[in-house]
Amino acid sequence: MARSIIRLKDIADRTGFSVNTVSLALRESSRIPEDTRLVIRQAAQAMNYQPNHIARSLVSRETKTIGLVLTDITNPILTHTAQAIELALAERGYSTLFATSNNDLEEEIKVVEMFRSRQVDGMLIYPRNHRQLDHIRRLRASHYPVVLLVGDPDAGIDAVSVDERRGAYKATRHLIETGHTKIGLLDSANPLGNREKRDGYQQAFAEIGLGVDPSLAVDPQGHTVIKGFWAMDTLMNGRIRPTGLVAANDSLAIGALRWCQKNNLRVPEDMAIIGFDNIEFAEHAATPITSVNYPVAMVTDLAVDRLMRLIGAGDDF
Amino acid sequence: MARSIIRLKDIADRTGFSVNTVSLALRESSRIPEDTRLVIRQAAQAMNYQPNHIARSLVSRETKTIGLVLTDITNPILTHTAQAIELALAERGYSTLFATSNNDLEEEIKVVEMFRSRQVDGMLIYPRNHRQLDHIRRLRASHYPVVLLVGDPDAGIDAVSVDERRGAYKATRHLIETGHTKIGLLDSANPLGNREKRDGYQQAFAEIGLGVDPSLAVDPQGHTVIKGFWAMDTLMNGRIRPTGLVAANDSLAIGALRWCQKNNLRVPEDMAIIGFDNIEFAEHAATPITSVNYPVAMVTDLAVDRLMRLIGAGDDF
DNA sequence: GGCAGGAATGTAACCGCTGGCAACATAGGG
DNA sequence: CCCTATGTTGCCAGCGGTTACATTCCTGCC
Repeated sequence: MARSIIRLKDIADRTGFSVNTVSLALRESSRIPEDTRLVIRQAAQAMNYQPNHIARSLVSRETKTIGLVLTDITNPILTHTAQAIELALAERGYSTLFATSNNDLEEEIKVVEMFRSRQVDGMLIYPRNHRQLDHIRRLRASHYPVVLLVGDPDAGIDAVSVDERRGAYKATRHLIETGHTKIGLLDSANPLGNREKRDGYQQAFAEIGLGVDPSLAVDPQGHTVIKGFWAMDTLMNGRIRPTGLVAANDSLAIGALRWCQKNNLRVPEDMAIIGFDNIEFAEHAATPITSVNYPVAMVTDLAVDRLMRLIGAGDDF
Repeated sequence: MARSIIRLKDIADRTGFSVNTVSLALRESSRIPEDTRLVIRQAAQAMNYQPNHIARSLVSRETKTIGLVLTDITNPILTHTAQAIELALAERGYSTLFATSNNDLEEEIKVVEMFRSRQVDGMLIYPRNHRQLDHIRRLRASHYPVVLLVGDPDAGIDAVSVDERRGAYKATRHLIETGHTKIGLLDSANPLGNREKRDGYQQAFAEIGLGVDPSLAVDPQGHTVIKGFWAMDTLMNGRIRPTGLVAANDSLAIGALRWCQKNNLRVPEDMAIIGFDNIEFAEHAATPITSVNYPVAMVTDLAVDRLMRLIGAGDDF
């Protein structure tokens, strides 16, 4: 029996119809009478026929495939996002082609090109950098359906995003309101990178007429627990010793928490920590960490919907 | 300036050469002299040409795409695996088409069919169930390159896997050697499912001439922290109160740890916990949890290598 | 009985690219 | 000056499927 891939031609030969008739029958065209359709359908089933998606794509000019670009999937929140997106797309009959940019702009560009070469019908991108979107903007300009999973609404690209600035603002504000004035910030400070959280943090201080001491912001150079631990170490050995902390994500927050435990600081009495994303591990950490929620389901649904709309609109948008 | 996808024909028209010449030139064929190649390459660049991977696949009969099937990506260890695989495949020029089975056999079958329809060159599968592999075996029988990411080596399918039975055995053995005799087990007990860990657990007891009390094994019905918490609750309110615990993964272990903290049990003095997979969050939990390591890098490298070998071998294996 | 009309099916072209082979040109040897 | 060798390039078919159009064959009506 072997594999020897079954084509329409094979079914045609076996049933005595032409390739065309078989093609139409299998797609339930009303041009083919029910009897014929049945015969053909049965033959197809018996031969375990699987339509060649590649060939179909070539003529239909759509691959029913979406490219998903993430920076790095080890961040639990991106993980959830990836899964939710895959699910949402599958429900709509799309497959997910997946690639990581490894937080490298060159790679991100390469990946996007590769997706284009593979004729994906659209892309969902979690960009490495909120400030270097030219290559994506170029795509968008040539009417390629692209939706960013983060980013300012004013980047000139469709984006569905959590308002990170506002989240950071509210977190900081909360700490200020509970009496803290010296509040540390753990955030990857790539000057060209994500400034949203930092902006929100500063805004909260500005509002009460205070500036921000730069020594209170430490760049953990990553977003793992261990990076958080050492960033906290740096922060606490700095010029000013904070009593509160805003961490850009929960992994960092857990690392900071761990540092506190090791150094006999009580949380939240001696050190109030707020994380981002509200992942399960943070919620159930030794001391539950307050966290700014990242509404995965909402973000992904919005993003997928938006993308579908762009694809549906064709070239006229 | 519009998308209006550029084809070889467009470059041919612009340079005055034929489609064929352009095709050869862009693939650096030695049949085309350097001068011509240069002209064509420049034109292609200027027009921002991207080869149509779909069309190429149709004739070359390979898509340079691998299908990756996971049950559920929220398990951190699968996450790491997914990323490592994507990376390893990308290095070898392959793209990753990704889908989750949601732990449902029907869906797993559907996903596999879909991948076949999309002509993926091979598949990497983390099966829902170690005992229902017939559909995969069928694929394999028709010479389709497939490698499982877990499973007994004797399943009749290529598999690269951690020896889970041995891991569980060693974990249990370790607890026994440190004086524990009442050891709980938190593992999803689907009778048709993964029995490896349970087998290892039982083996360790059998070796010292002891049976296993069934009330010591609790099915958490999932693998999240919260499930672990409640399973621990059930276990500790059972007939026998254990002093040690083997949890099938680290999320469950963290949940159990959390239960101990809430109920004023010291870890590891009052309750020794061993998890599986050695994820970062466990390592940095309130009390670091001992964990059986899951060598992601090794597993993925082996799996990808194996798959590449199968693909390379063509039909004659 | 001849012809219109519609149902059932077949034919041909094409999607963008690749591979085999033919064709043309130029140059070198006889 | 012709013929072959070599180097360059073009033509055609085909991958598996879809689409527009053509054909066949029956039925029914005047």
